[in-house]
Amino acid sequence: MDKLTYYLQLIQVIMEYNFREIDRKWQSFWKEHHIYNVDIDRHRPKYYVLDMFPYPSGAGLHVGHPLGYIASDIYSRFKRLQGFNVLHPMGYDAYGLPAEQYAIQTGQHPAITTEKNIARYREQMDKIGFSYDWNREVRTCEPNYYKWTQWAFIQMFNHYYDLRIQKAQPIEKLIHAFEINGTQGVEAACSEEMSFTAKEWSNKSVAEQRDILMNYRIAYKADTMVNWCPTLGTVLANDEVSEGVSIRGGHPVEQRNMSQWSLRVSAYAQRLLDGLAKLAWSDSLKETQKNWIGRSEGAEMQFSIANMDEKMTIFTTRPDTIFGVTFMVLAPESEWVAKLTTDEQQPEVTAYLDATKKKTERERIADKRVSGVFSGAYAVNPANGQNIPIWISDYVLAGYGTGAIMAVPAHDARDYAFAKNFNLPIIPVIEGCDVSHESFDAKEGILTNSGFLNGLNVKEAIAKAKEYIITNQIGRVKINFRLRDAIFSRQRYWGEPFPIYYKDRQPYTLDEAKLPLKLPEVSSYLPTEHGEPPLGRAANWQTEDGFPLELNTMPGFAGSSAYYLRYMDPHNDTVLVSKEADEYWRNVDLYIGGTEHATGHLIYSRFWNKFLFDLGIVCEDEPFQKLINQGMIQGRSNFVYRIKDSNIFVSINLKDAYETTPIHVDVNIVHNDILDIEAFKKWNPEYKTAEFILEDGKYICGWAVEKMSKSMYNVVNPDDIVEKYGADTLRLYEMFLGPLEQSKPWDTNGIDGVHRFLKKLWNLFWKEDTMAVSDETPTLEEWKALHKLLKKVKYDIENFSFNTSVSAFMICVNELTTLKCNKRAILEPLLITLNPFAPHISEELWHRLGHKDDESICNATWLEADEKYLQEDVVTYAISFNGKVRYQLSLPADMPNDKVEITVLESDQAQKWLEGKTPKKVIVVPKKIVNIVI
RNA sequence: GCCCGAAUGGUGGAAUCGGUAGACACGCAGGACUUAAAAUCCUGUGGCCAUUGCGGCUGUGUGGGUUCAAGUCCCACUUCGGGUACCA
Repeated sequence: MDKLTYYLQLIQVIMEYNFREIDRKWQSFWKEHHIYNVDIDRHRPKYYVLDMFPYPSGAGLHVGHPLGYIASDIYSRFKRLQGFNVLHPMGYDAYGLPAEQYAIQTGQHPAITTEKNIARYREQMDKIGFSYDWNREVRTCEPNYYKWTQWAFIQMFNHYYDLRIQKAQPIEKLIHAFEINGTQGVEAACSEEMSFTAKEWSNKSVAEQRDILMNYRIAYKADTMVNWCPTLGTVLANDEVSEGVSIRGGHPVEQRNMSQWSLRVSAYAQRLLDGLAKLAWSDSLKETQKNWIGRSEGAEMQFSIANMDEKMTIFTTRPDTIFGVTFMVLAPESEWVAKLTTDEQQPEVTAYLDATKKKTERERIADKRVSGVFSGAYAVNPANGQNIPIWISDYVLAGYGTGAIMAVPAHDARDYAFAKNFNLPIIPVIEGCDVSHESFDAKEGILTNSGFLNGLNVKEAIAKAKEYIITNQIGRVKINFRLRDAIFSRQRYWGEPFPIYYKDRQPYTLDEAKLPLKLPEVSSYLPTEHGEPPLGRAANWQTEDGFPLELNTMPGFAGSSAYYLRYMDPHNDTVLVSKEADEYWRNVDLYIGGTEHATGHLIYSRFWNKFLFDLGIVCEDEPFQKLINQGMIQGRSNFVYRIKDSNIFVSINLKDAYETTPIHVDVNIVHNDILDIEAFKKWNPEYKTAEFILEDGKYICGWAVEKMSKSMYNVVNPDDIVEKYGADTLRLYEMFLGPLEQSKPWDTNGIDGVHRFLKKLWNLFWKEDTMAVSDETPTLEEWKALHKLLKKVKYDIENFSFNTSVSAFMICVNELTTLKCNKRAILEPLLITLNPFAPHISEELWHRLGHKDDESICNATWLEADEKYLQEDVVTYAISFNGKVRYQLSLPADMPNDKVEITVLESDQAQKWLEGKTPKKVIVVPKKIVNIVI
């Protein structure tokens, strides 16, 4: 290489956009200068932007994870430039099943794996240039964090929910009420309705009283039907189960009656529902939560049992159909089954119960066949005094309503199928409906065969029936919720220990001063020989006084329910969050995360927050004001086509001539669907000797959209993208891919366009080999290009339309390139506007413009668009005839409509299209279009 | 079954209040530069017809409707995606 060439190449390096150097330089600058650390500042308005913190899995981040983080980072930086004091923290949801399962397999302590994974996540995130305040990091598995999870649990144990004032109250208030009036006048959320006098209460033993209180505590332990997963060896909450299998791992789940800790989330059902109204969440997410909460208005009705004193209570939303009731159905688990079954029916009932018990939840769902058994007993219809048989069937759920229903086969599809199967009578009570082939389920029509309800429409009949129920004291109006209490125990190791010990078999909470109760070491992460959870292996797992501690641990959602509060005041050792921090930061203004948490975390967090709100710990009733669900990033797989029984691969457009098998190929050795043949040969020894049939000298791969997974070889690592193109290209490209909320496949094709844009931007600042930025006054065209951008980008950021703002930047830079603009007055505002999207290159160029060494563009001021540059003197009208655009016409922007009409009609072109006819009508839309109707 | 969302070139997508469909990119084709490649730059690029010029027709999943004007609003349907489910 001669000297000249060497010199030229050196210059090339200096003036070229060297993203690796720039990324490295500014990432360490931001860190050293604590640019992203925030504190309470009463002189500036706050803004809280939160990402759903990740579970640090062993696989590391793939290119889909940062999508939401980049969006929230852009928004944070934008708000910051606008003068807000922005809280933008990050942490780790560190307790979880995978680390524990890995521990079981390898003996490696989950803490070690977790620590390692966190380090990897952090390294990956750092490379993308996020503006997180890492001083505020939280990890749910750290004692100084889970201390407050345990603390909150103690508060829930020591409170009950008063339904009259719709608020959590100290349990002492309830005890006081019991002492004075018994249950008289008490309206509290509970597992089971109770009734006793003050005298009866005071005659009870301490243990009995504590048992009763357990019925009211917000965190309570009780025998309940739970989702038991034998494979995972633990119980699961409803949101952790879907279609009868566990969400994690897809293992079968069965129903079991077990004594478990639960949180009385159901007490807050109405408030959780009402609270949705004032939240800026998507309609679909609100809808999902509404369905999950599942409010249904109806009535509880008591049915007498023939030859028995007790009355059985059922829940129905259709009390109007009472005259159509022809039988009753009990859930197999109902306590009434044992009470009602006659001796004669006993063998049949027992057989049915056994068969039902054996089936897993999944089998029960899959099995659509109608099954059931007659109990031998009869109930009395309170409306007409008729005796009706009581059946037992698993289509009635023990956990909803009262576990018993009145069956109206004419107007309920399930009752109908049951009645047909067992030949039970079907009595229609709506005029004119045909129930010979199917039930009539619609809530409309006029009542018939229904005594005092005859002639009323369904709506009126429901009201009248409820009235009847109340006046005749055969029941009450009742609102039922689908939302269940959250099962809070897990028979696992890697979770928060409960701050609970047992004395005389009664659970007691630890003294708050003893928190945190640290997770002990265990010899193995498996259950004990006696079937106890892994904590049963911990040595000395007891209080100082020798009382045994709880062996269960808390579920995954425990630690994630209040983490947003802890970020406000992460190092506080005396309270969860100080009054000062809470009253300043209040709640999350913008929350970005996946839609998979709609019925889990987002319900639990809202519940947890409302509870703390009742206690006066937090000042906002709802934790997340605005919420954006970023779409899922799917994988885009590539295929090569191997000719059968050979090691020859044929390019996609030639493959039809052969019999081929598609084989997944690693997307990282494919660029723009063209296979890197050398890399392919090295990729797998099997392909070392592979031969290829090419088209135009290239091997073109097929592709398909699939889930991003290792087995499909379509996982793209953000590190690789950053290494190849730089962090700013990754950030811009992820946004450019499409609308934030839409699911889309990751396709690296196209990333070059974004990278080219950054190079073009870079080149605006250079002439030959030197920085060349002038201080001249910009031309009107240059001003216009800039202010168009300022307006567009602000609008787009506020509407989370980041893909269109990236294209606005491209348009602006293209225009400035055409104009050969190198004016500081244009380029500097451009950099500030671009900063939220591409913080590295904007910081670099901003400094090259001469800003002080210790300053950062992150602290610059956002520029507002000035309309005076956007005014147009001349606008182009589209001239259309009968709705078809024929040509354009430039006219002064301020020309009044009538003048426009005259000018257009007088023009030669218009005469041509009019063909001598007189227009019937002319519509002028100012500054846009003229439509001439002939 | 019920609820929600979506469907636009070869590809990702744009069209903010019913007003010029296809912005911005990718890809592709042609060209410039180069020994060559890469990089870069220029031109073209929904389809069909015509290209000797102007151009013309058609086009946003399907069918209908409202309107001077519909990707956008209404009705019916198809397909795909997501949520949820014996919830009485």
